[in-house]
Amino acid sequence: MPELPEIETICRGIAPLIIGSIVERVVVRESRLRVAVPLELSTALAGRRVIEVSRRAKYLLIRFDAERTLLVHLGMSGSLRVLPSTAHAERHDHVDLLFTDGKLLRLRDPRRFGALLLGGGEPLLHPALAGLGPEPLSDDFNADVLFARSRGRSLAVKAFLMDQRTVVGVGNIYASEALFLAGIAPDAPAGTISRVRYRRLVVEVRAVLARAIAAGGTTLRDFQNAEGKPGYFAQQLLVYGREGEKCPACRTPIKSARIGGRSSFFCPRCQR
DNA sequence: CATGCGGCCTGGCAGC
DNA sequence: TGCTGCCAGGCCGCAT
Repeated sequence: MPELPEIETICRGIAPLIIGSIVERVVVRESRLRVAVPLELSTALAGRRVIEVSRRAKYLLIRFDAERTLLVHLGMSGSLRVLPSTAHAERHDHVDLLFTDGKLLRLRDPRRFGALLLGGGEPLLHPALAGLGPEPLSDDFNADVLFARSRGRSLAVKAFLMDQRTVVGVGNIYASEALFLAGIAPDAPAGTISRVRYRRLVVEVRAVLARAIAAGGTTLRDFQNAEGKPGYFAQQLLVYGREGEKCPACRTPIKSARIGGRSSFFCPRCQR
C-alpha cells in the first residue's frame, strides 16, 4: 500500500522513538514474507543500538552501530508501530524488535508482500537498492533524464513513471494524480512525450508528493503511521478512486482504465 | 532488450 | 446470513 509519502511519514514517526534504543532480542512469528526473514536477524541485531532511521525509495533503512542496517519494505499492506514491549501481538504481527528500554518496533503485514533485509554499513549498496532510480525530490530527477530514458519506449507513460528505475517512490495513486496535474494522458506511450511536458510532469510529481507528506500520507483503507493514526491526503486526491465524479478543472466525468495492469484514473478532456 | 501478464497473500466489499 | 468474485498503496519472474 505505501508509496513514498507514506514511508516518509513512517520514517519521521518512528525515528525519534527508536533512535538510541538498543535491541534486546527479535521475535519472528512468521518468516514467510515475500522474501524469507533472515534466520540470523536476531543474532545480527541483538545488542546493537539504532543510530539512524532514513528512507530510500520505498525502503525504510534502520541503521545500527557496528555496520548493520535493517532494510524494511512494507509491500502493499505492511505497517510499523512503536509500542510498549508488553503489547500483545495480534494476527499478522509478524516481527518484533524488542528494545532494552521497554519499547518494541512491530511489523504487521497481512498480505506478506513486504520484506526485511539485512545490510551492512553501506545499505545503498545492497542489491535491492542498487538498481533504483533517482529520488523524486532530488535534482537527479529531472526532465532531461525522463526524456532521454523514454525515447523509443512504447509503454504507457504511467507504467514508465511507476517503474522504480525511472524514479522511485511513485506508486499507483500518485502516478494518477501527477499525470492529471500535468495534463498528460496516462496511456500515452512514454516515448511520445515531449521534453517540455516531462518538465511539467517533474514539477507535478514533486508537488503532489510534497503535499501528501505534509498531510501525513494517504489512507484509503488501512495505512497507519507509527502512532497508528491515518494520513489525511485521501481527501485531496483529485482523480484517484473518483471514477464518475466530475473533474475538478472541467467537470467532465473522471474515467478509469487498466493501464500496465493497474487501475488508473484520469480526465479524458484535460489529459491528452 | 522491452513489454505484458500472472502470481504472490489476505481481507473487505458488492452482488446475488 | 452466507457464499462468490473481484479488487487492493508493490514487486518479481516468466513468456513472448
